[in-house]
Amino acid sequence: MDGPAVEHTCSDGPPGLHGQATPTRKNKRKMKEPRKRKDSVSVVKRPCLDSSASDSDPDESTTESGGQPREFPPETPDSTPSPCGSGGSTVDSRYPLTVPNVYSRFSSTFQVETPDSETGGLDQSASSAEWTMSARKQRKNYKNMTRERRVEANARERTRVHAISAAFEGLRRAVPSYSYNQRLSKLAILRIACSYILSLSRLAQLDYSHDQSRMSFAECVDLCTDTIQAEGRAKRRH
DNA sequence: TAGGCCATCTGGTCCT
DNA sequence: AGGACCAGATGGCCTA
Repeated sequence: MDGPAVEHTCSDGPPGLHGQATPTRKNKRKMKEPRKRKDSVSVVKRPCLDSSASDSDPDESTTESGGQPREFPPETPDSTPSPCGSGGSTVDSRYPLTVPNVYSRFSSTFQVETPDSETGGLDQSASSAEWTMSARKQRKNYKNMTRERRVEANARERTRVHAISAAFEGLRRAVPSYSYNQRLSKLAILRIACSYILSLSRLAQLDYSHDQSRMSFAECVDLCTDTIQAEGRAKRRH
């Protein structure tokens, strides 16, 4: 992050959040089926390219209704190491870390999912971007990796990303906000943390922030407050 | 309904 | 060789 100069231009999506300026995507929501409320879906078995992991019916995987913080399906029995502080870091319900019900998409639309078929049913008449995506996911050839190793790598990657999310949650709890339940995006967390650290450094009369060295403590506090307000407005729930 | 945000999958690259 | 890290692509969820 380049300096705590908190720009309150939250409207612009983080240009590099995914590494590049997001190309103009067409309508992301296909609206093929009514949106499911979040409280009706929680623990969802992932598509998980391997047939062994998707042995059960995906429909029966949507359980545990209610606002309980969902736990991740046990991709590996010993996974979910819950690193980072935040004590055990059961993921807060405000930060769903949602496991999107991708499986339902596959099962409903394509429902083949035969891992053996190289081009398995690619000639289906879906002919949509979804189908292209499905066909891509049905590829058996993961470059030089076996499917088993690919699945394992996916699990590790999920664990890694979960650790990052848990760290963000720990950081969110460490920075000031309007309320404990205030919804903050990761970008907002970073912005508030920057301004908060700047304020604390001013308070401690530490001068390791270069670019804003002329700001007084009061100005830093104002900046911090403004950042919280801006992010709170952007991410207000309800 | 568009846009923001997120999780997931995937392949490439780097590191041990 | 295998794991960690990273970025791109994609679709789901949610809000204005």
